[in-house]
Amino acid sequence: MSTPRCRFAPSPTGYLHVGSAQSALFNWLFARGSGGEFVLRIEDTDAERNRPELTDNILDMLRWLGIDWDGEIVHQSDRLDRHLAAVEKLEAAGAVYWCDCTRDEIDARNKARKDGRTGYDRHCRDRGLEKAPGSALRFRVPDGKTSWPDKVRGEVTFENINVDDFVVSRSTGAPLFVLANTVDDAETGINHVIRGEDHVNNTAKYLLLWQALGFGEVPTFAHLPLLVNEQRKKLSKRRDPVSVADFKAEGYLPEAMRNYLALLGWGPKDDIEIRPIEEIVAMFRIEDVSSSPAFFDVKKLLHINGEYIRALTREDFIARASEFVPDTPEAKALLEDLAPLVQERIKRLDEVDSYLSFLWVDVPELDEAAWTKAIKDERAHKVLDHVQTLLADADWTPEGVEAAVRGAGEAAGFINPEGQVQLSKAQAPVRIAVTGQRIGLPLWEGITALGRERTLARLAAARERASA
RNA sequence: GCCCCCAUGGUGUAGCGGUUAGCACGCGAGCCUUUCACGCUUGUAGCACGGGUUCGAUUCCCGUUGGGGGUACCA
Repeated sequence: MSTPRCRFAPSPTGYLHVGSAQSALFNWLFARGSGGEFVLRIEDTDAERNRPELTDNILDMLRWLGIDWDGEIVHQSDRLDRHLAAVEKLEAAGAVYWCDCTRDEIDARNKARKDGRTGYDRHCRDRGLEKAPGSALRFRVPDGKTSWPDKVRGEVTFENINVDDFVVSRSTGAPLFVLANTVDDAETGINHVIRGEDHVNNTAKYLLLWQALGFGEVPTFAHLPLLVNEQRKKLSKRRDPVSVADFKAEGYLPEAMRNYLALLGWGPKDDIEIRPIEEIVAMFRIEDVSSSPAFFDVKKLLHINGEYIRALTREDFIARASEFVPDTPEAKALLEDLAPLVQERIKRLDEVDSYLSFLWVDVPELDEAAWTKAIKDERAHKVLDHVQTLLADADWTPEGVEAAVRGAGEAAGFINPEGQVQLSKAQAPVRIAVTGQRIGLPLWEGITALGRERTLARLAAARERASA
């Protein structure tokens, strides 16, 4: 058999979303794992809906995910002459006929028949119409049935009587999706069509067209399961947060996203889910892909992302995280200084800011509820008093800060029955006073990084607020 | 309505006639601990239902139910 050759054929009518990304990924995995080729074709024949900048987005996101393609990108609009030639060929062969029915007329006839059928009723099939303004060209679906051995769904069969005489070319002369899609695949040597389940119906038409155009050996098909939302509906750009660019902006790592996407509808036999893409390429088999829809679970994506973040080298983490902190020397320096402490805590790069921002803003955002709760205890006031004194001339190191907080806690009476300082309780008011938050980085390191002057100022301000 | 497809815990999957039905996320408990997170231990929960086939069905077949996709002179 010839070299496997598959393609990802997005239409630039929206930003790349995770469903398309998965489709691209599975094509890519298949190609890379089989020594085949993976090509890109931009299906931009719908001039009214296409926006060039969306093509850029699609390409950018594929690159971001590490999905590379072979050869030149095909723009479907450049191939109009080929599509037109195919249409002529169909006409010459008598495989198509002119139809001047309007949608309203078709609907009216269907409704009048009362048999529940809604497709095209073949009204013009034998009228022998000539080309005329307003007429479209329909494919004359032959008798019989059309079937193919789908790599993921097994044998799929359509009785041709259930396949509408679909429009091949609009009244404007512009060819339609199935025609362009089929012709392009045939003429660019695509022999593996791996696409979403939403295309199974098109495949019957594709095959009929392929045959009518005499393209020879048909491609192998694999229809991937759709990605669905919690309502079990196909992911929609309109109602679901699915833009790959958005995930990137939220600080998801491309490796994590791509690993997670590979796990939807497919799973490694050895139960090891998080692994290098090279291993996934080696293990992936298109026939192992599940045929039932998969829920896109952000919670699991988040977990995987956290794993990938923690696995980053310190340098790599700093490099990636720096895009999520203010572009100032101070912020960059602080990130570099505290990177390991942040890295083990976050699951998305954009969380970096919430851990470090108290270090570079003048007044950190205050968690009112946590504050109120913390200062309910009289001893908290004392801690704030003592810690200021102790911190004033403490060693400005994490150890020195810890000693100060410990001492303040002891002096304030945060002592357990065994006589031990209750550090957990003693640090709470200090943490909120300094960072504004109940949770965050290890305090000693955080305070050390903040500096003595600012720490004392915040402590004093908090003490004042506590008495007010 | 019609056509096509799907069905293992809440979620994603492993299983491909005989298993204590595995793993992961989530959720619960505990440990660790200066908060949080990580990590570790542990608990929770599943083969949709009904018929067959078979010595034996989660696994094969049929039906039911449930779910999804398609049904454009969009792609």
